Amino acid sequence: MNFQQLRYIRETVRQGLNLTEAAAKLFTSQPGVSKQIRELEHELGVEIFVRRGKRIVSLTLPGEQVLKVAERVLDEADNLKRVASEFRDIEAGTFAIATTHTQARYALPRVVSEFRKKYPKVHLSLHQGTPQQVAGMVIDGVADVGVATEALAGYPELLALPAYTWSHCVLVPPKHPLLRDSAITLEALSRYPIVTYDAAFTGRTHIDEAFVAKGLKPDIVLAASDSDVIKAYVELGLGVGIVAAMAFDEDRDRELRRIDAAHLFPTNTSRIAVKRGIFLRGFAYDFLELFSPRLSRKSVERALKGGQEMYEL
Amino acid sequence: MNFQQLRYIRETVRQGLNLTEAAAKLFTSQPGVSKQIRELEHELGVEIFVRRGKRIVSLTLPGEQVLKVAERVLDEADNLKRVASEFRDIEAGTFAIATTHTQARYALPRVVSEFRKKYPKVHLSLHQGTPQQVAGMVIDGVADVGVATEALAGYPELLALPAYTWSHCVLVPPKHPLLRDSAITLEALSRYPIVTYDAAFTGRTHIDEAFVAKGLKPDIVLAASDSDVIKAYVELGLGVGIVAAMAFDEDRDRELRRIDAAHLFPTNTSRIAVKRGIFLRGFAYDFLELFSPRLSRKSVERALKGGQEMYEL
DNA sequence: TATCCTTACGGAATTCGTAAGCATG
DNA sequence: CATGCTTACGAATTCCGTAAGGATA
Repeated sequence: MNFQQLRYIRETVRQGLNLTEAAAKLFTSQPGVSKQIRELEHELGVEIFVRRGKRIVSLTLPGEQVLKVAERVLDEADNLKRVASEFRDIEAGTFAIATTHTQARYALPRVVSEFRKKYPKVHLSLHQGTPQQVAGMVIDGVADVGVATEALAGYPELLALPAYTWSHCVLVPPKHPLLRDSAITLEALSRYPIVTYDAAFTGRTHIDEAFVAKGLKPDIVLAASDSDVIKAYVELGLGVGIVAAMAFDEDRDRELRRIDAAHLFPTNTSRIAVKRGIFLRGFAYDFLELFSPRLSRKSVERALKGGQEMYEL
Repeated sequence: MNFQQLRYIRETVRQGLNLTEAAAKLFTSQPGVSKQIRELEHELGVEIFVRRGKRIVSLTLPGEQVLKVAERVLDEADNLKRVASEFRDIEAGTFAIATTHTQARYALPRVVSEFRKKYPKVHLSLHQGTPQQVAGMVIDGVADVGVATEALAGYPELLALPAYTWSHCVLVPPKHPLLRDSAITLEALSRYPIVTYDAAFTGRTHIDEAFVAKGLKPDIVLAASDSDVIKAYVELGLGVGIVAAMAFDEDRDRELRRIDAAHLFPTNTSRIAVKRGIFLRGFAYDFLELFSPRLSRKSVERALKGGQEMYEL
């Protein structure tokens, strides 16, 4: 048994049980992967994959268990490297952040700039994606942390720490009729075409919930995956925008007016996630604390040890 | 990085930082071990061992951390094999029990015989030693479980499950003056020479505690590591015996009389220990339950997941 | 027929053991 | 000077890539 064999079966599963793609992803030959997997199966004395003729169609029962433990072995092996690099140079290393548009654009710039000041030798990288992709990148080890409002709390492999809460606001062009109301209502809002986020982005679930609870059917004319697209179309007069409050900048967005909507939609919690069971570098803990002062090294370590349970703000 | 390198550093530490002995234990050449360790150090970019000239004198700070994680990697790799063998033949395998004399002689025979009836295909082995050796065998993976009254609860690497409780009794030759008293006292006992266990065996700590609490200094004339030696010398009239109650057999020990002493010494708890973080075969869970019905598979799994805390009977 | 896994084989790389060298106590 | 780690080198083993073969959808 060797690490390579374990990597091969993990990647094969990740690539949807396709040896060819697994080999490509690992920059090696496909027959090599095939052979190593068969040798591991022979050594362990159990078949890991169910094969129909020469196709791999699923994991066997033992294969599922073997995969689980193999992933733990590989995670610990990665930890070994991280532990060593922590000592090699406590101030240097690489740090990858997976995140969504809204976080990258409005929440992270401050944190990233402070972090770079504190750790100039750390090679920082950002990877943008949907909340699901963010979760996947952290689980696959492509990213060290993931930041998003949606989805993160739903993966048992991840520890999704609540970082901050925020509300939506409504954006309209200047002189829009809604600006006359002293306090806006959902009923009033639903009379206009609406421009907001795509499902699965930036609190869209909470927006839908609020309308459904009132029995209203809003007319969503544009579902975007980022706030800047929404703002652009509100400026064009396509409809009324619903965005995260932090996406509005009075100085920059002169062609828009902001209407408070905190009372209309449930509060949203943005989370920062790390993979359970991995070793975090010292500067990673500092990043978490820069992002949210509540996430001290101590409290994060406690949460990492504390098994499955989540905690809320 | 490969498994062999991790095994080499683990064994080197186990052998007291002696490469030569580590190589011998692993049936390989000493230069090979040296080279592989240096290559791992080079790959990780940190020194694992502190060398004075050509002697290894201690672990470096990073070395201590690396060792910890390396042990987890190797434990998980062992788990992988165990998981596989669980599927290969659910009824077959090997099972090693580390235990002390008293347990092996008086507590385990029933359990072992029931176990062998249930799992005739499992290759069962017993390894006798001191409580400390028992703990060591479980930690090193030489044994799957360890059974003893002393020491086991003191190792953070082990989960020491309370299995049953027992008391000491006093053994004397027939017609001994102590037989005239209706209820024995520590004061009465301390007037006679005493034959009992060696320190660190079978509840000896509890015996000492009881005498110290009363300000008594018993005259221990023989400190044995097993009950049979104690009984033999009590029969010879060397002194009064204090042994585990289960060690007295009315039919077999015709030359001895038993005096209840449960009120004199604290109750003892015998424990069965497994190493934390390892995968237990199905039959191992059954062994635990045969030993103590309280140790159901469910409760043991809960305890294994539940981190550090112990629980008492 | 295109995709995808397995087998076969030769070359490259790694690992391992023996022999020799050198530092420590 | 005995113990114990390192270096050097050659042999054995393992690993990996190319080419060819066979199965499935």
